Amino acid sequence: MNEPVIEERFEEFLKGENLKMTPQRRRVFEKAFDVHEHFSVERMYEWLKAEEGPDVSRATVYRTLEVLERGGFIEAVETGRGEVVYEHILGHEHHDHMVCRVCGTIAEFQDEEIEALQRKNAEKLGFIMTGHMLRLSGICGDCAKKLRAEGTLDATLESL
Amino acid sequence: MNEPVIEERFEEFLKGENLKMTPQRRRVFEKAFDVHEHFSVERMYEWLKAEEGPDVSRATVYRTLEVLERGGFIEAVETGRGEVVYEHILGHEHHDHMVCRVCGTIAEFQDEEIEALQRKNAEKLGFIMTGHMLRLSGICGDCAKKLRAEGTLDATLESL
DNA sequence: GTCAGTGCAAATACTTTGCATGATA
DNA sequence: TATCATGCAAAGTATTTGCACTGAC
Repeated sequence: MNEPVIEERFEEFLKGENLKMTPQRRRVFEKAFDVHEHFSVERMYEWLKAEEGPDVSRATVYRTLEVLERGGFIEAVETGRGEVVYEHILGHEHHDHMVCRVCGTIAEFQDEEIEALQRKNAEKLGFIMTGHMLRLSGICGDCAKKLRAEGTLDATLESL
Repeated sequence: MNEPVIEERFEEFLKGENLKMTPQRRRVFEKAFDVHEHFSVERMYEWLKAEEGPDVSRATVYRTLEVLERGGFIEAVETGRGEVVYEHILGHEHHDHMVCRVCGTIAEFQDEEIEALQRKNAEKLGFIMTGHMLRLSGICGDCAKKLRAEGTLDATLESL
């Protein structure tokens, strides 16, 4: 799915909600789909401030990300390090996350078997599942390699 | 495991960290193991204020819960509704959570198969897993029953 | 007696909100 | 033109911190 098509969906969504398309909303939207990393409110604000274009205040970034989330265009991911980051959704399969406690990198993975087991567990308790979040935390491959080379892997594991 | 034994462990832990046992720490600790529900910082503070005993300030509640978490006596659980609650650990098997989006109740479940699959996925990416968190969200059995009786289950699901 | 802990109030960080102004459909 | 959106600054909310005093060991 390419971006213009996604942007049309955004415009349709806004129309359906009686909201207006503004330069600010467009900038936030486009940035969210241009980047291929997870971003925080602050990072989005910094990006937009640094680039050319109509000003977007922090308040508007908050407000727009809320709209995008409600519309199912982006999703909030809690990193477990006390911050929330967002990722765009359309064109992405559902996935879960692994957060590196050393460098903060977020890797993604999918496992249909796990999903199925989640549904099974919910059913067993009469729980109607509308969503889930699975996050592994630890040390990513790159950091593990570096730390091993330095001989500090075990010490780092201790300190976490 | 009964409480006196756990409390001894807490005292040993404090000693090992060069920390002191104080009436405030004792009150927070005991309350955390007396209750069998998840609690927020604020709730713990309110409980202690309402009951007899040496005053415990909010700052001390924050500080003590941090110590308890570091010592592995309690664990923080993000509810996904923008709050963090704690649960005591010792004497409890590891488990995951289902959070009801209607009443906020947190149910627990365990599934060794899911755990194994998590480890497998981490290994596959060279990720050293030190922890994980799995949270299902949706509507708990009780709420589902009530809503069905009222005929508002579908509407509620829509609105989530 | 020494060092750590406590309460308090101030500070911080993050997010939301009221309101006057400006822009979109 | 009727809403809705924006920016700004103020207000919340949640948590942390500096400091003088108190208490545990």
